[in-house]
Amino acid sequence: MRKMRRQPVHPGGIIKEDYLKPLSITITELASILGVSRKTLSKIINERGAITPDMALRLSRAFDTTPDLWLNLQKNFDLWQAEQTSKDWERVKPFSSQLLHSQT
Amino acid sequence: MRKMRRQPVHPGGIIKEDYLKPLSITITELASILGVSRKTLSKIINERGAITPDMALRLSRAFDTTPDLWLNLQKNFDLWQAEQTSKDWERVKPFSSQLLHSQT
DNA sequence: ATTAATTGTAACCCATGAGGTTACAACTAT
DNA sequence: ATAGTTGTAACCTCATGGGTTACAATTAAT
Repeated sequence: MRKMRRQPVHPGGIIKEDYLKPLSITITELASILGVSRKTLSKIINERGAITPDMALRLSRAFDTTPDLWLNLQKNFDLWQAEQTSKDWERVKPFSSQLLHSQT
Repeated sequence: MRKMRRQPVHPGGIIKEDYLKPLSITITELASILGVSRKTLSKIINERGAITPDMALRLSRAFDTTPDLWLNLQKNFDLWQAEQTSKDWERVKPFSSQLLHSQT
């Protein structure tokens, strides 16, 4: 399984760098286009909110992309966070090895 | 972009059909293996709870899969739900077409 | 220079959902 | 019949998404 070395990009950063800046559009304008509040979009742009499925659908329509693109970015970001936040999951042992143990 | 015809499977159903039943293990046992409460796992198995990143990590360890597998299943399920729940997102127009309109 | 309008962010509120603990009915084991 | 186990949900806590409203800062208009 691949090992993530660096924190994946937050999709909000992608929206900012690849869309807002090059196209010179404001958060307010994009929020209007997307049909969401300025606050909602601001949070995402500032990487303080997540891309929800509904938002992914909206972004895919506005930018002629796919919702999966956005959700995958978010997924990778969330997964990385989860990996760092707690190591409790690392204590889970493979089920198959537990079978062996229960028979010894 | 692909069109989803049928509701994607809920990962909880996969866990039930592909792991619990064939291996004859109880929710209680698997919950113990995963290091989560019976209630938490029960909700997922009964498709009333989502696979979170942390849970995906745990499942990947227990079943020697990848966390992405589980998160992708959940993503597809969530996306389908979002598509059906509200059609508001469909009102979003492509940004490029709005440029044309703003210039006419 | 002053006023008006716009922008971006956050407080406030509400709704929802994840998670655990506890409880309990139903089921299984003794 | 009793004891133990199982699966589900009530209760509670916490976090987050979303909008409305507010406001400081910035920009635009006068």
